[in-house]
Amino acid sequence: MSKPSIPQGTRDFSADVVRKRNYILSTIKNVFELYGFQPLETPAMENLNTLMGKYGEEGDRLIFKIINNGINDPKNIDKAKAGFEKVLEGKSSTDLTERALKYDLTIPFARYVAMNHAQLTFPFKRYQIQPVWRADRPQKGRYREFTQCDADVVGSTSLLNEVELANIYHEVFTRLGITNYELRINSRKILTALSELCGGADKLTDITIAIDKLDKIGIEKVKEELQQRNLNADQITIIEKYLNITGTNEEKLTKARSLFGNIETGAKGIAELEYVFHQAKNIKLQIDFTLARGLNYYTGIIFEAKAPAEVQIGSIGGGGRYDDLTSLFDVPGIPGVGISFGVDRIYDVMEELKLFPENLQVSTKALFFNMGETESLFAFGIMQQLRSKGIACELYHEFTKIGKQFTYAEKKNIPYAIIIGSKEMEEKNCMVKTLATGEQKVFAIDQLHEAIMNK
RNA sequence: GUAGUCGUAGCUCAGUUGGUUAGAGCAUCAGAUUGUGAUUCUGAGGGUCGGGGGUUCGAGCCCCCUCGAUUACCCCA
Repeated sequence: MSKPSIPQGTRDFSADVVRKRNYILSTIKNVFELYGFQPLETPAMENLNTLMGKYGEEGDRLIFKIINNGINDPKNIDKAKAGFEKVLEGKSSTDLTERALKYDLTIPFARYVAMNHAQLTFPFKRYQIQPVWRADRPQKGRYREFTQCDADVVGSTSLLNEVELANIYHEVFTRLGITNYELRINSRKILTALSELCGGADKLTDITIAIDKLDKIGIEKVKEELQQRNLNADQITIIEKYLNITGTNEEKLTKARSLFGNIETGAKGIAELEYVFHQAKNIKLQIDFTLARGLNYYTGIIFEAKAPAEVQIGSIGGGGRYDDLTSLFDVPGIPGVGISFGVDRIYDVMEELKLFPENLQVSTKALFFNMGETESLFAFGIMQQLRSKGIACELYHEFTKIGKQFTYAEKKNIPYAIIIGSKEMEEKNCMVKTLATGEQKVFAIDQLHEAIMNK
């Protein structure tokens, strides 16, 4: 047996980390519920053809595929070999892999809606908090297994949904104490209008991929990339003009109107931004024309939440409107909009800014010392009484040196030691010691519960 | 998938131009100490130097391959 290990990019979470993660997750969940979203869980694995082709070429490569069982069965062996040949050519084959781990929560959700649309009440608001898997190369803040928290509304085109989702971001970050977050919005329609100005809608993907990198690589490199993506000098000039739009949100909208106002999609996009921006005045939305987001199914407003600039962690959430996600599964006409929180990155932000509350690390309240065979059996009975009254406690597992039992209590952050030796048994009392101060006091056993409660 | 850096005890790390039996601190365990945590003292255990191959009289150190961690790119949360 070699050294035990876990797969690349996965993690074990110890108690203190789990508690901190749960704090984030339950905060998000509570806010989702407050806004009327219902929980949904979908399987860890989906049929491969549910996922393939939904995330672009790069996405397909990053899907974890699960090899079929029984491929060594003689009656399957020819199929398996043919499947393997296809895989070697870089294609996927259901003869070899029929299932895959889910890559995000949005596509499985779309699949669920497509399967159940006849039963669902629209607008359907669901939230989903589950792990997803990507065969990406791990690095800082990026893992192969990580948790996504999504909330989506489908079956409604109302921009009030966007306003509500923006408020959810605000509420969650405020509750977590991340007050300096940035929430940026843009409209995919504006980017579509830009691509129309630059010769055609087929340029949209090239443009979005390039300008998405602006804050990372700078305007010159973006221009180089646009050039490599076969845009000519005039088109690049238009894009540069677009990217150079600055000022307050109102000023940006005015300037954008002069660029795209006479293009239908452009005007629509500007109107969308204007609406959301005005209805969500209470939170500090920032219109950011350089925001593009990679995923191609977005069609309207897009969001990106960024961590406070001082921590250099970048995006901690994103989302947007998609007009017709379920048509991928042959159920057209169900529009939707959704957002997502990046729990792992939020964790890093909170760790760095020391935002976790102190009292998260609750543990056993009291440790009964083991003072011998009969004493420990007696203590066990007392302990069960305390437990039945809701006090978390434990009994040291064996009779050993007192010092060792103290050390155990100290390491587990147990605040109180309860000592019942032969003397205490006889006198029907017990010694309660507060470890932090070293104070100790004798209580009658039937007063023990109150004594602990009052501490 | 591409490239850089790093892998020595449970943890953090020393280890000289390649040279005897690979070290330290912390942690662990035992004793001094069978009803009070600290400190101190004494002792012990713990390593195929990530793995494999090569060069050499001799490799923790040099070379190749491989695995893992990490960082950047691509892409993304």
